[in-house]
Amino acid sequence: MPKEVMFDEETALQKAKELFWRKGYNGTSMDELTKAMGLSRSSIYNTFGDKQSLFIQSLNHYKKSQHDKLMQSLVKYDSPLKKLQAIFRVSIDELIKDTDRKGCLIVNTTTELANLENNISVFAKGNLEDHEKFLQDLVKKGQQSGEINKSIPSLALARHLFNSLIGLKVMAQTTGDKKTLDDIAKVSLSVLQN
Amino acid sequence: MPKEVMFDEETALQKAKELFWRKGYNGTSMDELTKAMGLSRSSIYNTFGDKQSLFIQSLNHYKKSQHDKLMQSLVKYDSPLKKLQAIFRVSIDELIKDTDRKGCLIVNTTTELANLENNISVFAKGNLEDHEKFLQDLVKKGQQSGEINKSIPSLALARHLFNSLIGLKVMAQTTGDKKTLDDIAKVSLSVLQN
DNA sequence: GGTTATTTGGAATGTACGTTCCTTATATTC
DNA sequence: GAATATAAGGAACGTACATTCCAAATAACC
Repeated sequence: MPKEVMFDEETALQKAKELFWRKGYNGTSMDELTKAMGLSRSSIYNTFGDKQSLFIQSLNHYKKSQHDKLMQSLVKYDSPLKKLQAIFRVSIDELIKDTDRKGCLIVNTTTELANLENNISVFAKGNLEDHEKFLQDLVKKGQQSGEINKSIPSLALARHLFNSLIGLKVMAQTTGDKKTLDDIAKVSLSVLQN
Repeated sequence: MPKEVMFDEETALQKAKELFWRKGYNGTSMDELTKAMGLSRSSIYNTFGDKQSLFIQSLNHYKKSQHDKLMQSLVKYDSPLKKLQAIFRVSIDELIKDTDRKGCLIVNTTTELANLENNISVFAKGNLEDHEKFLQDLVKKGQQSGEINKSIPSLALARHLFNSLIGLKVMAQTTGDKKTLDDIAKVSLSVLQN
């Protein structure tokens, strides 16, 4: 029986994700990746494929872990409006807590590569659709229960909220001032009020 | 008397700006820059300095030309609220018209480099402060004349609007759908209504 | 112990990178 | 025409890049 793989794939991928998140795709070298992941070039190419393949896997890992973390933090809220408010609060807390000030890997990747790489553009669009749908479902429920303003279509509200979240993720790389981000969240969410 | 420079510095810088805008700082090579600018390496190094120096000059050129273009397009509006609405409309028109789907050079640079390069972070923060002040002045005037909602502080409204504009510049690299961006603008601006 | 198969370390490969250097071209002055 | 000064073309330099290759280490089977 052959020698077993001597590392944890999940941990290695997480290390790669964090490096790409800090430095971007073009700003990260394979040399840096070997150091961050604690693996040799052969192990990386064997397990993850080439640099772009590893990057795509890192993006998918990021999307899933952010999604899982968000869902986990929304469990305690039963009201759609409270869930939407929590989404902003949790996002801001995470952005502010991040000493690297690296924002969001998907937003960073969109601005770096979406206009150049079709597969990144497709990924970003898929991500947008997923979020729009998720936010729209919450808005609809809130409108049905009467706690969210019905005068604006749910899709428009969802798009606005998603757009605000994206803006926050860029703003967080410009200013570490929580008050600024909280102001933005408060005003953005105010459109939901009756 | 020595031989004169045989190219237009302004035109060359504009070419460099457009390439950095499409491909980012790390994604752009000096070789590509020589081709895009139509200059030799010596001419570029002589006139603009090294790659990072050229990039900073491109950023400044971009900031100034976008600012001038925006001011020009606001001249015809006398009302603060109409100016704010025009800012969104003009921004979206320009984003949608751009077949390269490259968004905004300052936003792209913020997400690529702001957490890694202090001078970029400083530039982004200065840009944020300039925009906040400009938008806040318009909001204040609108609140004074009664056409903008007074129940929300002007700074909070300004931050929200700036944040929305940033989000739009990222969204525009994800989707070419003008309706989506228009929805966002409409809802974002709705917080200004009395 | 030998064979086979796989993982891993890190050198090798060929190309790309940013920056400097060298040569040629050109303009002005003497 | 010669001397001087500068601009420009593009090669050279030293390093960096992504990817492949080779040797050593290790485990299981015979």
